[in-house]
Amino acid sequence: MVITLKDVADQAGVSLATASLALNNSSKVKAETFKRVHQIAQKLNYIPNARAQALVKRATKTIGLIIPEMVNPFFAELTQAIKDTVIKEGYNIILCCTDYKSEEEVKYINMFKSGQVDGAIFSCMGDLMQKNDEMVLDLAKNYIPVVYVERDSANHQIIPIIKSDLKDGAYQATKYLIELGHREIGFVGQSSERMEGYRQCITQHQIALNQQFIFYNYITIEGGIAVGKKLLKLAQRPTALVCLNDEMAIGVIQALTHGGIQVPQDISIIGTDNIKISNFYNPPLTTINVPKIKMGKKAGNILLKLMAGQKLPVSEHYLLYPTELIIRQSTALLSR
Amino acid sequence: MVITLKDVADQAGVSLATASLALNNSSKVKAETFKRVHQIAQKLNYIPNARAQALVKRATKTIGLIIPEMVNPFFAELTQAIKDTVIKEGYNIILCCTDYKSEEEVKYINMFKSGQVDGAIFSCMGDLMQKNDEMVLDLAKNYIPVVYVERDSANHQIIPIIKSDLKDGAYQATKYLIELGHREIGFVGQSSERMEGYRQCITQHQIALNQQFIFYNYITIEGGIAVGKKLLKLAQRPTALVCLNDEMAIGVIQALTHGGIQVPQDISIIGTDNIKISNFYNPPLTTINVPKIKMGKKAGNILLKLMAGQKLPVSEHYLLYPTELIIRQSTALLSR
DNA sequence: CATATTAGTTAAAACGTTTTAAAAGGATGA
DNA sequence: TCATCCTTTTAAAACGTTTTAACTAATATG
Repeated sequence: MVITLKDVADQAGVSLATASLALNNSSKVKAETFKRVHQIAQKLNYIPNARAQALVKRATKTIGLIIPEMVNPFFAELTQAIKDTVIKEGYNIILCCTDYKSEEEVKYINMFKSGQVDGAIFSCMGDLMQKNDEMVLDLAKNYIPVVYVERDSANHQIIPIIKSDLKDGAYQATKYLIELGHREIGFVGQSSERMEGYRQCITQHQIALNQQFIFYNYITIEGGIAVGKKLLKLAQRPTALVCLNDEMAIGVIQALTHGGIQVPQDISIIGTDNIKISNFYNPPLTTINVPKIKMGKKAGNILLKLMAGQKLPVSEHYLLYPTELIIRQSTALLSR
Repeated sequence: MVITLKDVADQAGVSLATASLALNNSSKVKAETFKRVHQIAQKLNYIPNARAQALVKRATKTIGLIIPEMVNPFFAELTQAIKDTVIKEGYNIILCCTDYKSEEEVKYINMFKSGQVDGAIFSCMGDLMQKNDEMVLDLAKNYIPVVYVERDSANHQIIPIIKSDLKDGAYQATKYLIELGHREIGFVGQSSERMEGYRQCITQHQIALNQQFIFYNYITIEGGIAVGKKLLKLAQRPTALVCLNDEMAIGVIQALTHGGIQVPQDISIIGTDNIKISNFYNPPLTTINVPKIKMGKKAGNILLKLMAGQKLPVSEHYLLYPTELIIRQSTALLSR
């Protein structure tokens, strides 16, 4: 049923080799033969078998993309940017979603080792630590090129890194709140670079760090809601909050609004990531932009280079992208 | 560098065949040999070459998923559900995002024909018509099993369909607004099943269909914003709107709120899809739920069946999932 | 004891390409 | 006529598995 190269060769009255050469536009083939083979191929609707090509070429024209979740718009936007870049060179993407489980990641790493993909990009949620680092290093050393996005590796020569300056982002966010007059500023999220930036800014501005004002929870809308509900019960609330990401910020706002506390009149809230919806939320979210598109494109391009066998200049071993405060309407001057 | 089966066989002192049989847990191999081969394989860190396996087994353990966009949470949730289902049988997903371009879809169809995937799921935006239907039919007839999600095909025996009852959804939404006392009800979106449901409900309730109250635009937040801005300028506004999806609804609300019109006090708004954020928006969106997870799981399971060579019972050729009105706070009784 | 059966192993074919090295054919020049 | 050099074609090897069919040796059967 499915047409193979042999069918084309037979009908064109040439050998497999000639047929292959012709279809791969070799200049060695006589013009007449070339034409005949192409016509027959067209007529028979011949499509080369990708599995056979993959075996002999030792490449699948496919890359693996590891992300922790699918429904998170941050990763959706990142994925889109990566795809837009690699598709230009004919690469497709195998989407590998770990759901934050490191054992899932291990499975994918082994799949990569089996030769199903020609390269891989590993991303993760900001600065959550990852335990499979040595395995990925082995992957990158002995199997395929690997690029990290928003994830730390031990060895930048072997695994180049694309990162955004999340610490500085949180610093800027906190600083902005201080400039607005706030002194009781809390942090919502988990231990991370971002929390560190918040901490640094607070202490550098001679404000006492209040452990009560650090609210740990899941990095999801639901986590934000939980924090919001907790805030409602608090006797003494912070007047402003820096959130680990926009989802948490949205959750917090949602819960507070529901409880009769107004944003930004009663409390200022800043998110991080600048996901699309943040601009269209009510109120539109003040947030820290992370240049997802740029980073995704860069990651794609670097991986393409590596897969093409090129060596990376040292300047591209570690790329830190600046983050930027986007002022919208979830923050306001402290009203006393 | 990379270990092949031959290395394992050599070190174990057996033939390729025996090594292969042992590693594939054949009962034909003597227990002692079995153990030896496995030990050597373990020691050498042998991982079978997926490209070679794909060639000989005529299968890649990969499926293709065609969606029009990545950043849309509807498709993200659908993708997640499909992935959760097929991963259980060891299948990976090649993500094929067409960005609503039919020529991109053609490229992916050809890629599928080349044998890079063992099956495919085609989804699309509700009821937007698609022109590549005959090509997909050819794909399904002569190459690999195909399943449609929220997309119409000519031939359900060959391409089974998973759909939700969007027409009824829009009907319910409109009916609910009528029950709330609204008579000037508009529709935001594009010609579609959903618009049809809206139309039917309006006329069945003896309300005159007002063409002025149908607002065409892109099915995105931006499209919704454009409609919202247009509404602001209108002398006579509808008192309620049915939107083609939640994104449009959010856009409309955002623009209206910005213009000083309150939802739901001044105007009631209903979305469609029940994407995650709709529950956490301000105000939480009244919407029509589409059972994305169920549909994704079903699509995955049906594709698995087809790939396993099973025949589908006629009852599964066309599956229509009910939609359901979710009442939240973007709708209210008509206030005069 | 000859024969049939079974268990275990393996050589070889197959999957469908690409690529290499050799061959064939034709033209050129001496 | 023969050697030389292109141009064009092709047989065969390679990619790394799985699978088939054949083979061997050991065991059971009559």
